[in-house]
Amino acid sequence: MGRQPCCDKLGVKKGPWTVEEDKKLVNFILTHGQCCWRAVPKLAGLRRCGKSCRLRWTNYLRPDLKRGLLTEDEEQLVIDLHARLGNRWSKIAARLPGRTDNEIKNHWNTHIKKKLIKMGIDPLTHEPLNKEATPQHNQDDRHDLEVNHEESQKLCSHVSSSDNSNAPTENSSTDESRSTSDLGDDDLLMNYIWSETIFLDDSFWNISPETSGSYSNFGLPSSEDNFDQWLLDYKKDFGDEDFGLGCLSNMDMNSGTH
DNA sequence: AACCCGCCCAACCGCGATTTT
DNA sequence: GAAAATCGCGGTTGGGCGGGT
Repeated sequence: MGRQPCCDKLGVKKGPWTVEEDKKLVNFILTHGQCCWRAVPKLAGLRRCGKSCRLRWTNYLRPDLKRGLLTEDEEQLVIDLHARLGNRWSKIAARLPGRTDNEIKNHWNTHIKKKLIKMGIDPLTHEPLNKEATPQHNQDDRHDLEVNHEESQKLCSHVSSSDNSNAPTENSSTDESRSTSDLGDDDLLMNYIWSETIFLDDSFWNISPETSGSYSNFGLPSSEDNFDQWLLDYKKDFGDEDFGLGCLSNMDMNSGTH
């Protein structure tokens, strides 16, 4: 079958979003939750394609998003996950609280990829680019990577041992430092949009049950039922190897319900 | 000061998957 | 079961920005 355009091309605005558009979209989703995206532009009074609205919301306007560069730990986790999942950015993003697939994809292409190549590692296979003759000047980098890899393996236990493991805005000093020192124009803009449109009230995020779980728990299931499904999905992605599952079993699952 | 160039990232596009009719 | 509608993902693009000359 021929594929229909996602929306009427006529009268649909493209390009960067304005503050007014952001406010309209945020307002609409605050009032109605996330329903069918195709209907959103019309109902919200936006001259945008529904797809564009969805992207804008998921990649930029969602309140649980972290902003700023990925931390060292996050970067290492991305590398680790990419080695296992490949370019399945949405799956990778699901394991990084507050990060979007687009953000991770961009970061991979602009930073990590180059870093790995510089280290003599194929970013696609995660194998040494030239196993026989790794450049001498990369030895130190290789060592750094190995050290980082060890650190990434520690990361899981580090995360699981934290009482605030499900609260990314609280769980690391790096986040805290960024929240104060990296507040850029975007953050100011977002503050403006949100201050104009909402009331950062937890009750709002109960509007949409299926979304509130994922938002409030940052990729971890909110109940044991969800956890079973999540675990199946997890095993499907990673196989039965114990990548992080050990630490999950140690987690206090009740803590994932807040 | 003006220009060039590369980097970064928000946004778009196309397509497969899933759901609805 | 087929067709249509919608969603979601991954690849790509293009414009803004900063550094270098």
